[in-house]
Formats: sequence, structure tokens, C-alpha cells
Amino acid sequence: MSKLVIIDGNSIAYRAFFALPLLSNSSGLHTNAVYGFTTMLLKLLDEQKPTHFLVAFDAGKATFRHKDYADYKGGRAKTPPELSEQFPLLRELITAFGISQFELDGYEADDIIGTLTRVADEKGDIEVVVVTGDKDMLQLASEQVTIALTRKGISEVELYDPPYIMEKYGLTPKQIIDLKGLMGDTSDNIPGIPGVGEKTALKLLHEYESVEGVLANTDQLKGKMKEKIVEHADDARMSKGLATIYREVPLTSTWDDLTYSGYEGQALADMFRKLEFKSLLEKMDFSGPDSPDGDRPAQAEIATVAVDRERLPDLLEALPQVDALHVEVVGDNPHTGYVLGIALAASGTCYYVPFEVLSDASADAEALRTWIASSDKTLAVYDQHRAEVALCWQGIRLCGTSFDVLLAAYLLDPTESALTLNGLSTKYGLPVLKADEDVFGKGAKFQVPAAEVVCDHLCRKVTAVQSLLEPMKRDLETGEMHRLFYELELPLASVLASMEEKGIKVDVDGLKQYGVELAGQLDTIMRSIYDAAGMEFNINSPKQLGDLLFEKLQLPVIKKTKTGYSTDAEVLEKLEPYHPVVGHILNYRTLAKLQSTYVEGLLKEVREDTGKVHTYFKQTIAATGRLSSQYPNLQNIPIRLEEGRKIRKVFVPSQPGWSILTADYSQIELRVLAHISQDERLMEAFRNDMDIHTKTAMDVFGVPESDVDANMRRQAKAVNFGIVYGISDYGLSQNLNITRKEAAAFIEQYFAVFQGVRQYMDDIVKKARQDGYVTTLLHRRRYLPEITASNFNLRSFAERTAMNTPIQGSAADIIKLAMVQMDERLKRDGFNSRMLLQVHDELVFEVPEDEIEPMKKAVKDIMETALELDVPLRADVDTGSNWYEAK
DNA sequence: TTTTTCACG
DNA sequence: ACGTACGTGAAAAAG
Repeated sequence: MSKLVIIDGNSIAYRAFFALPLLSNSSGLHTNAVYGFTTMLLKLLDEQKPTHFLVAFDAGKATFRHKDYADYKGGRAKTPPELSEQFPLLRELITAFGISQFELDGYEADDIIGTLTRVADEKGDIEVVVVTGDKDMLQLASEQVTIALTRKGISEVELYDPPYIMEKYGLTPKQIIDLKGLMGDTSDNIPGIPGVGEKTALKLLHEYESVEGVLANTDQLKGKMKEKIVEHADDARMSKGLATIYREVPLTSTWDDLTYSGYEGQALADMFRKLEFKSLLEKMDFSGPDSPDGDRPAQAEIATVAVDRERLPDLLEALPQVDALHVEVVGDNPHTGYVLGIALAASGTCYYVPFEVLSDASADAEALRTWIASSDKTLAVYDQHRAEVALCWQGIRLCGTSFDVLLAAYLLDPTESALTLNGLSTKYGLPVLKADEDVFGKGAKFQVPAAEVVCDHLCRKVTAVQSLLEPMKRDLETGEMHRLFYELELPLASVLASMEEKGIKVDVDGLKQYGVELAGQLDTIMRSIYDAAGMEFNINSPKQLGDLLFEKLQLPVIKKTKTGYSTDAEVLEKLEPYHPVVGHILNYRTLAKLQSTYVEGLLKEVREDTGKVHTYFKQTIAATGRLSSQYPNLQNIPIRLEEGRKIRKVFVPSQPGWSILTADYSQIELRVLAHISQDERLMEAFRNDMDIHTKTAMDVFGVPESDVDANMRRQAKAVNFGIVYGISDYGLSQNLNITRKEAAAFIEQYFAVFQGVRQYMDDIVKKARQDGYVTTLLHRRRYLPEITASNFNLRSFAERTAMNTPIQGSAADIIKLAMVQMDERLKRDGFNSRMLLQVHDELVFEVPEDEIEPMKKAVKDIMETALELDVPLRADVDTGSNWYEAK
């Protein structure tokens, strides 16, 4: 059976335009309506799988309806220019999708659609879906024709067939015309009968079936309504006529003209590139079933060799020509995942080596592994860090990679969310690649396909890596980030891999014991809560908790979330005086968090074989250049509150007699700020090694050191935090629990004293507006397209980011430098000590007894001299028998 | 999958 | 009048 999808082009374009914020691409062209339309098309192709497809447009001239009624569609606001300019793009887009489109002078899209659905009704054996935002179209519904009406924006449609229309309105599709005849339509300037709205019209139609039926039975009506109907009988008849869709348009095209046979991936990708639909470019599979294979670019010519034991010698011979490698790791966590296989690209030929072959005991396989581990080769990869980690658990070393396209892509745009290989291929105009998800499936549906499919996919991937090398190298140089790449990020990838491989030992028994302790305390608190509340409920559920606090106990609502009442700690603290249960809940929350995340969560991550946790540092996530940590996250282990801090006691050295050594930068962000802003007072404070918060309090309040009390220091500290984050009076007022006015006065006072800082803040925002990006000390870059937004919130956010990123990002640069240098020093000086963790401004090591003193010295020295600033850097070092003791 | 909450720097 | 402090990851509930 054929299936025809018809889109009411103007209607959907309008919907999309008003539903989405006014996006625009880099040349200032608005694209929101085109974007919305695109998502709609993709959804329809996916869900409806049409065999025939048409987009119908209104011809922009007077239609026959205007001859009958001059005011038709009068009073309608003119199409905004921001939308008009998108129609040519829209036409192009539809062509790129391979979808037919037309319009006809003197007719509206409605009439074209009405005619086509009539033809379909008569022809039979065709299913039709009409997509529109216009309820009038419901009159076209039939056994074969379904109307898809957009609901809230354009993200969802509601399907109307005759039974559903009957259920919802109690009307047949034909009666929709009568409905409009009675009630009119302001948007089309159709009068109807004044005073008759939807409710009255429906009642009348249920009784008398049609406009004619109502007019013939006016004697049965009474009151004001009767008067109005009698008076406006002609209006009703005319309105019905206007609302009737004309279904006899002289169409010249044939059924076959509407045939839809899929889009051509490259053309569509080109169109998306032009429109700068980055997310779609990365998400979409342009080689998918909609794209005929014949149109694939030249990549199909590349020779692939599935390497088995017999063919290994051929590969070994080709190794000198190999310049790209891809290691396919299955699973999110490379420490627990497995290696499916590797692909190598030489000149003109790609080799796929399944893991069984790579790990074989033969001399040939051994030779291949030796080559992978050799450092004297040049090799491009995608995600060296991940590959190195996954291979190390298989006893295979990966060395000598000279380029990593993932790391390069991250430096070129660290805010890009999914830096997938197929996304990069698309961005650089390379042949289309399948998304991993489409090859393997995702989540529970993950399945390794046939070997030939894997071979083909991985060979395409490694070819992409090979082709990305040169253009990305150039882009790094253009951005002056080649040193950042080659001297910092690339070496760091291997440093991280070796830190993770070593892992950190966990005292499992101690952790379990703490869990038991917590369980006891939680049980007690839970009872007090049930007792105080007078009922049992799930304390972990914000919804149930909200019901208790704000419905049952009638406590004042402080803050709402988009789904209900907020019950976060800030709210609960304000509610504490009202009811004893609140304090218990706060207490419960603290301990429950420790139990679930830090006791149970951590235990799940301890490896049976090593008794250690091996976190995975991600190097390409944070927009500022920081690292992040997963499986488990070891960068958010509690420290602020004593109960939580105890967790740190279970992180212990992996060998008896060794110690944990920690080293953390003192005020690195404010020191960076002092350097970048060249603020005299701030630089002076650090040169004299003063307590920066006390010093700030002295200068802001204008008092000598002896007069700075704890409260003044606390406020000054909050201001310093605010400065680093990109200050706003609102943010500071929230933090200090003061009014916005007071906060603003504080900030003003601060800037009056630290004038260099004010100058920096002003300049950096200006610079961001000018260049479209900001940079760190080592040229790391972050683009801020929203810095010119007209939306206040978006713009303000971008401005704060412009102030914060150079500070946070430069601090990240510095500690990363220290890590690479430290790794070299450990090797050079033959230390047995091991670097284990990085927590943004802190490094954690385990050291043998006899290395404590030299390591203290070495770590401090390297961290303090990693990068020379105009103010000194300071690192504080300590050791202890576990992470808790080393503070 | 999304939302809420909370842990860290 | 607008309504945010910057950057992350994990757990639990609820859709």
C-alpha cells in the first residue's frame, strides 16, 4: 500500500518560526523556521516511511476567495521579514531532501491538499497523512486520510481520523465546515455569528447537524442567541462557503511526480553545513537507508583487508606505510570494556585486525604488538587515551601516537558536545560515515554485527582519521594551539592513562564498616522523621516530601521547580524553624548521599582483582579545559563536612609502609587573575604572600588587618569567588543572603579598590564581542556566540563566561603542565612514587617512606614553577597514612 | 530519558 | 523587567 505525506508548508513554517527562538547562523541569516521544519521532516520520514511526499505552499497572490470576500484574511499581520527570508532556504532544503513541492497561482495550499486527498479517496489503496497546524483541515479526514495537527510548538503532532474527531467534538469531518461557519475564524477574518463560540456552535450542531439545519430551525431557539442567528444568517452561509476547502483544483502533476525515494546524503549534508545545523550534522547518519548507495563518495574504492593469522605477514610488511590507527573499544568505561579489534590505514589499503588475531600467541601477532608499542613512528588516532587504557588491560602497550583527532577537535571547539568521528568527517567535508549507534545499536540493543560489517565500518573510521590529520593540523596552527596540543594535551593523554592504570587502593573493609555505621544512623533518623511527620513515605522522593511539607504541614513555599515544590537544602534551611521534621530531613539527606554515592557507589567500582578504583579522566568534556572524572568520580569526594570527609580515610597507599602525598595550589585562580589583569594591589598581595580574603576585606572595608573580623573575611571571600565566576549582584546577594542593592554596593566598592580587575572584566567582554571567543594563557580557546544575543539572559551568561573561562582555563593549563612535567621528573629521577589523581588544583601521589622528603620538594618545585607568572604560585604539600590524613 | 538534588574545585 | 553565580558526575525518582 502506498503512503502519501502532505505538508501544509506555510502553516508548518509559521508554527516552527513562532515555536523556536530566533536562531541565526554565522552570516546573520535566521534559520529557526528552517530548523523546525527539518526536524519535522526527519521525524515524518522516520515515523511514517512515506512512499510519496509533497510539501504544498500558498501562492503569494490573491486567491479566488478574495473575489468573493474582499476582507478574506484581512487584518492578519504581515509575515515578519525574519520569516520571509527563510522561505527560499526552505525550498532549497526540501529539494535537498528529494521531496516534491508545489504551489498554484490563485489557490492556497489547503485547496491543493483538498484536491489530492479527494483523488486519494476516489482512487483507494492509498493512505494519506496531512501535516498542518490548521484545524480547518480536519474536514478532509476520511477512512484513508488522517490529519496530523501540530500540538504545542511543532515537536508533537496529534493524529485525527474520523472516529477520533467524533470522540473529541462529536462531529463528522464534514461538520467541521459548519462549525467554522457558525463560530467564524478571527485569524482568517471569517465573521461567523457574533456571540457564538466553540461551545455554542458544538451544541447547535449536535442538535441540528449543519448550518442549514440551524437556520431552518431558528423557531426552536430563543433569547439573544436566536436574534443573533437570525440577524447573521447570511454571514453564517458565507462563512461556511469560505471555510470550505476547494477540492477541484486543476492539477497537472501526476501521482508519480510525488514519489519519494529517499534523499542523497551528501546533498543533504551540504545543505545542513550551509545552514550550520551542527547538531544534526553530527547526529545524522547520511549514509542511512534513505540515501541510495550509488551516491556514496569515492571512499567505497578503498581496499579493505580483514586480517586473519594467514594474512598477518602481509600487514607486517605494510606497517611502515601505516599512518593511522583506530582501536574500537566497546563500552563507556575503557577500564571495564573490551577491545573489539583495530583498524590500520596504509596508503590505499585498510586492515582490520580482530582482537583474537591481535592477541594471538604467534610470532606474527607479537611483531604487530611490538610495532604498536614502539615509540619511533608517526601515527594518527582518534582518542589515544581511551585506546591506551583499553589496550593496557589486555597487556598491550600503545605508544608513539603523534596526532589525536579527538583531542584536536576538542581544542578547536571545546563546547562541541559530541565529538564523534562521523561528526568530524561531516564538518571537514569527508565521505559520510555511519554512526556507531547505527552499526552496533545502543544500550540494551548493542550487538556486534557480522565481521564484514565491522571490518568495513572500522576501515572507514580509520580512513577518516587519516584524512582528518592534515586539515586539523592546519586549523590548530591557525588558532596558535599547536604547542598546546603537542606539548601539553597529547603527552597528558598518556600521563592520565598511566595514572588510571595504577589506580588507587581502597580499604574495602573500612568502607563497609562505615556503611554499616551510616545505615544505623539513617535508620534512627528515618524513624524520627516518620514519627514527626505522623506517616511513612519515601524520603528520597522530592515529590512525596513536597506533599508532606507543603500540603499536609502547610509550610510556606519558598521556591518552585518546574514540576512542583523545591525541597533543596537551601529551602529546607529556611523551613527549619517551622517544624522539627525539617531538621531531620536535612540530616537524612546528608547521610543518605554519603551512603548511596560514596559508600555503595564506591564499593561497586572497586575491582575485585586489584582492590583499587581506576577512575577514567575525561580530557575532552569541560568547556574550560579542566578534566572530569568518572567510574567513579574521584574529583568530588567529600571534604567540607567532617562526616563526609571521613570517606577519605579509605583511600590508602597500595603498598605497606607507603604514604599518600597531596599537593594543592593555594588560590591559583586569584593568582591567575592577578597576572592576567595586572592589578597592582592584587599582585602586591600575592607577592607579600598575604591571606587574600583578609587582604580583600581590609581594602574593601578600608580597615587595618587587626579590625577584620570573621564576618568581614567571609564576605570578602564570597566577593572573591564572585569575581572569579564573573560577578553579578544577584549571585552575590544569594550567596551572602543580603539584598541585591547591598551586593551591588559591595561589588562597586571592590572595583573601586581593584581597578585593574575592573579594567580586565570590561576588556575581556569587549574582546569576546570583537573576536567571538576568549583564550587562556596557553591559547586554549572558547567560543561565545551568545555574547551578542539580544536576549538578556543569554548575553549575560556569555559575559560571565568570558570573564571566568580565561581564569579557570588558565589554572587548568597550569596544573596540566605540572602533571606532564611531574611525570617526566618521576621517570628521570627514578622515583618509585606514583601520581594517582588530579582534583583541579590538587595532585595526589603515593610515595614510599624514603621518597617522602625528595618528593615533597620535587612536587612543590614543579607545581610552583610550571608556568612563570608575574605573581608567585604556591603549592602546599602534606603526607599521611591515607587521603584524610594528608590535608 | 529527564528532573532534582548534592558532592567537589 | 529580566532572573543567573563558573565548571563537573552520580544517584534516585518519575515520566
